[in-house]
Amino acid sequence: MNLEQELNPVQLEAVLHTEGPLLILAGAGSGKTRVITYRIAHLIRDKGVKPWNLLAVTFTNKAAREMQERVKSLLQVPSLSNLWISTFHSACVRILRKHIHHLGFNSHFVIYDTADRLALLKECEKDLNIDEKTLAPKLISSRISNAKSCLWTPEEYKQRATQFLDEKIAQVYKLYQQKLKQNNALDFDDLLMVTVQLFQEIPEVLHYYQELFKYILVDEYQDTNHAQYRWIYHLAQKHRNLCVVGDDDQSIYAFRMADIRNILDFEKDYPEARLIKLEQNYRSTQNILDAAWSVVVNNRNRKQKRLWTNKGSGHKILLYTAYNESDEARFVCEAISQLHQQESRDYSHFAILYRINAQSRSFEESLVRANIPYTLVGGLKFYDRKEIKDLLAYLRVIANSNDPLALKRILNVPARHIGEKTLEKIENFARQQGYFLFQAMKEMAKTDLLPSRALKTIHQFIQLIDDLKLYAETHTVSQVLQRLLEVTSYREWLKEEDPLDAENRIENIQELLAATLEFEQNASDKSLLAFLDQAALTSDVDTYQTQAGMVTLMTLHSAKGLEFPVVFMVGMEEGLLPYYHGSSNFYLSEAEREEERRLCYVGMTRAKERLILTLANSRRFYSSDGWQRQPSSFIEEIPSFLLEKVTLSGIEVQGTRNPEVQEYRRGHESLTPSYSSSLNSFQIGDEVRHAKFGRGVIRNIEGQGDNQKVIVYFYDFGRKVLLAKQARLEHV
DNA sequence: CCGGAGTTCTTTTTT
DNA sequence: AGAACTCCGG
Repeated sequence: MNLEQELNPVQLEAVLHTEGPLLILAGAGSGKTRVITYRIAHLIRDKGVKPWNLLAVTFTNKAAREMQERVKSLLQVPSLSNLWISTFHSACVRILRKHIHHLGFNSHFVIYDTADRLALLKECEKDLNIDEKTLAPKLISSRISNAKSCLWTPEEYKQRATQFLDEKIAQVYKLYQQKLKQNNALDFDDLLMVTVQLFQEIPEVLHYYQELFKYILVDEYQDTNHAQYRWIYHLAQKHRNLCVVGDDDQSIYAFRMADIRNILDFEKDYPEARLIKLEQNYRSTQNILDAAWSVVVNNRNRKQKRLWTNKGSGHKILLYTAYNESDEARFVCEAISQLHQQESRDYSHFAILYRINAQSRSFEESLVRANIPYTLVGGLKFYDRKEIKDLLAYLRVIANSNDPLALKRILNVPARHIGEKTLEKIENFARQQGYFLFQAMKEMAKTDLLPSRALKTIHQFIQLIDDLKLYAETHTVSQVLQRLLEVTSYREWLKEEDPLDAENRIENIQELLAATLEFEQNASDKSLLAFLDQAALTSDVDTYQTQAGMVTLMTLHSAKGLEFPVVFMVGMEEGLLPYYHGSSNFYLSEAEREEERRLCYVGMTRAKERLILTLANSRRFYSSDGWQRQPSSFIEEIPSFLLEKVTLSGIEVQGTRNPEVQEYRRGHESLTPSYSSSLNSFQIGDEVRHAKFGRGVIRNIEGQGDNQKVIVYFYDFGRKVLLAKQARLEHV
């Protein structure tokens, strides 16, 4: 590792500035991970910092894993014990398992995922006699999640209630928290919120970690929510060696309460902070960078910065206007085939990015027809699949038979004739006698309160669980899972249930078995509980890796952090990107519009060599007739000289073969100004002042000489087209 | 308790 | 159009 040689001057500065708060604004493709990993390695190797005095937090396990690997290889060590590189949530679990008893929780708590939360909320509504139709559990779920991200307790939520519904929600929230505690469970948001509570209420614990983490590093800082912000704030108070890395232009999770102000206001929170901008891009061509920038620059809430590269301008951005969605898909497939052949590109070079998952279907159909292999990211998640959830529920019950949600899930799976009625009786009995559910079953089995047939199966069920628990005491996770599959005949049951799906599901089970085996090999804590933690905190994105020989299909959101030589951004239509959600038809707040614009920016900056935008003139939604579509307003924000319209299928690769396309191009050549012809000392992106309209940004310059027009986005008046000669613009 | 027929609902989602 | 969920009769 040679810092001077392997880093550019700005990167080097970011690595060497180790003391005091530091904000690194790392543009897309600017070598962010490189800076982070070199920084950690530098601290350990050159500054003599002990690995355990470092904390690096990321949002995904994948990012954490990659970072860990790269630091290891930089330092040329086989392992880094006690170095905390982890996600927020894993770090919280680690802290909570050790100290949560201070807050009256049992340290063997389980982690509830979104589905568990929903199930529990339904229970709460039932208990409170609230109709699910008047107050959708999903709505409550998201409200509670948002509240927790803001660190609002049920009481605080109630105080802040503005609508009638909030009163009810506060009620449900309160009961929900009680039930979580009864079940000895924490949901995802609790992991953070409770850790912050722990820091605030138990000073010894806070001091311990403040002292431990002498250097703190946070990745993707633009995506932190308030709870995470406080979490970091507490930990960094002592040493103030806090380095945050992020890009405000890539903040696309506001709907999950990510607060872009965390990054925009960093310098206010830490007045002594140093700011470093990484603006050299190592991924894309200049044309791609310019186009992406010309879109995102229209956002008012952003830090000024502009990416550059020494790669050269590269291809223009292609724009294809399709007749309808199947034409769009057909075009994309054809373009992929052509580039595959003519540039001998592997299929893994291509990504098709869309705003919503529902868009994937037409592309899948066309790809199948064209015989092009693809992988689809997102949609059905591994740990969300029924069979996986069933088996994990078994494991959860084995680990902790007092987990009522898990217990209820498996009680009748495989079917053993214990239905709603029987369950209700047991639950009532449990409530009356103050038993946990499993206990209640055992006790009830001794009485004659149940019909004899139910009694028999319940006996068997209890026996089954007790046997498995005993077995688990002396066996590994994978062995327990194997055994569990045998004694329940789960696979056989699947085949009976749904012979068509069974094969697929059994494959998934094999995958789960593989996951347990891998876990046993790599984890330091090999307990069942640790495996369950890992399962709860692992997502699909973590396992995604570019599949050799396959085109990738995914949403713009999932594409963040990835790169592809050729990117198709499809459905570039007003309403789809920017997306108009159902409730706010045709109206987006400025903040929402800016987030959509950032999403567009993220998509564009995934492309290394070629960026192709497509849209359809007419599109069917669900089963409706075709809707007339307008091009996305973001396309308009791209200077026309960076765009090349393709109206006929086929992409020019090395001199086009299609004479019609050639003809078309010739006609347009003269209309396409080159970069240098934007004269008049004004450039796209310049901030200007106009006598009447005030301040704004030049978005585009069209035409030549007397006819030259300037398109300016004024902060207070919006988009205006002005004649360059008469506009009397001044630089700001 | 099960399975078929109706009903509703479609944003994005690192954990 | 389809999944996913609810509801009701056998």
